[in-house]
Amino acid sequence: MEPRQGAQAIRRALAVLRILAAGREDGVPLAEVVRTTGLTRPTVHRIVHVLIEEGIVERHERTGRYAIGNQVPELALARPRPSRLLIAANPSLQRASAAIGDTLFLTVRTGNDTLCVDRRIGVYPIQVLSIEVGARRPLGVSSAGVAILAAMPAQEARKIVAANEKRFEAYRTDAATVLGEVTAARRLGYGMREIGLVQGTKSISTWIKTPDGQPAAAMTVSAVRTRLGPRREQEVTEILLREARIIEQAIGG
Amino acid sequence: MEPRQGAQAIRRALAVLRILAAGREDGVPLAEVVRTTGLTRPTVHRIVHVLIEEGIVERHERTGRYAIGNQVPELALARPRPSRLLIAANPSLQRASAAIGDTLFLTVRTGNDTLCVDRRIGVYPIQVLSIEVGARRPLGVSSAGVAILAAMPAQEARKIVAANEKRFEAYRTDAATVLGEVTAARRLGYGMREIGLVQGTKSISTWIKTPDGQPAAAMTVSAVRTRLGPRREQEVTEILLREARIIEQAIGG
DNA sequence: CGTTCTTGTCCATATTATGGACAGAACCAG
DNA sequence: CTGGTTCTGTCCATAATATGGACAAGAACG
Repeated sequence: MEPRQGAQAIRRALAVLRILAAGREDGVPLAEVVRTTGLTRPTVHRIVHVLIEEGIVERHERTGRYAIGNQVPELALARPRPSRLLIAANPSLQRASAAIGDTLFLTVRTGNDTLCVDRRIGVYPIQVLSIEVGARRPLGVSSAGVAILAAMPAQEARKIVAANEKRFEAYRTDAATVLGEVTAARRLGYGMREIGLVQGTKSISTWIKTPDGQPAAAMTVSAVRTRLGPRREQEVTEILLREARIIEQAIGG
Repeated sequence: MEPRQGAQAIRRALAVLRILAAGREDGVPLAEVVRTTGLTRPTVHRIVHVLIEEGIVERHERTGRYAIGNQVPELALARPRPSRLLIAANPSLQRASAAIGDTLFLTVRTGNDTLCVDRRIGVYPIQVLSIEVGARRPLGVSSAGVAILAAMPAQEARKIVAANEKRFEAYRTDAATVLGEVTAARRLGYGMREIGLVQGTKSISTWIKTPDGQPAAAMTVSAVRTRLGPRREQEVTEILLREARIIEQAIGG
């Protein structure tokens, strides 16, 4: 059922776009797109330059890097803005942020990536702000990604991790490590990373499932490690788990 | 220089996406995509279904219509949100809206379409709200489109009108009529439509050019026709023209 | 219950995208 | 300066890919 054919070029163009999206405003050099997609350079070059002509991709004058162009948000305007999930999660994020005081993230799965779609800054004076709305990472490198992988069938998780293998090295991890973390998260009931993507930070993530049991998102707290000792870890986790269940209800209704 | 080749399929897929974008949330039936793109049905069918598998397009359960999928806004998050233009135009829209009291629109050109990117509701109790942020129309069918066409070289405008010809009939107009309006707008210095897209409304649009002389956007007032008599038309136009020049300055700096 | 609209599928064909090979540009170290 | 290493860009014969004519079946309509 899955593999409808006759559009290799279109699929490839989309794979390229997703890599470019991970580069945000700064963009990505052509060579990196070649490496991570596994396509040949002439192919990537051709695709990228056609997309530039079409306004879907832009090239930075200075750096020569390629990035998502402004026609993409223009196409996005066709959809009603705040998604169902964002609306459903809003009160929970508000409450949890007030109760916890550290930075809160809402992260969704999109294909083989995690995508940060909301962020709430807490009241505590030291906040982990490195991850911004729009940040996109291979599923598995952040605690949110680990949580989302943990919430899906083991076989599917393994498939995704295998597909992302090439991209892991840029984050100094590998498939085996990620799978270990996923197993641990499954046992704990939530995702956790003692060493966050930023030095000296720690993150805790709970997953949010759709009514049909698929993980739809993760809710994450990130803080400097010293602020998340065992005692507080449990407190925070309880809040996150409670709010995650509430969001699931809100999606279901 | 323009026509880089070796990616017909990708260009076609994008043409399809732009038509779907015009359908907003409701989407567009396959047959209409076939008609307006001029592609054959098997080709459109294949493209659309591959895009569905990729999450770029969605199909409405009830109606069977095709619409932009939620991966598009996800890709769009890669870009910094409010565009340069939106920031530059904000104070002008604020001022003009307060001074005029009728609904104000900011519309950009994207390819052969106009796209409404901002809307300000005025204080007057009767407001024309039919056009929403995200609304996309063939260049030429709205007063904003006429204004933008009027602000570009005549030859380029003719080219665009010719390209959109097939889509005009859905809006009960045609190439000749549009070209006439464009010529009139060029003489007047602003775009105007006695008969707006909505019955009984009238619209006035001024263009906004980038430093290199290309029209970047249009600022439009829409109101019930009786509120825009000759006297008030002049008042409103003066405000719009003044603010358009201010926005041009803001973009240039 | 024909007529006309729609969407979906098949598959032989030739048009199209592919990628190996070549080349230039920028940068760095010795 | 030069040899090495990165990067980006281009060519074109070839094979694989996307194409669209033809067929089919389901809705909507009168």
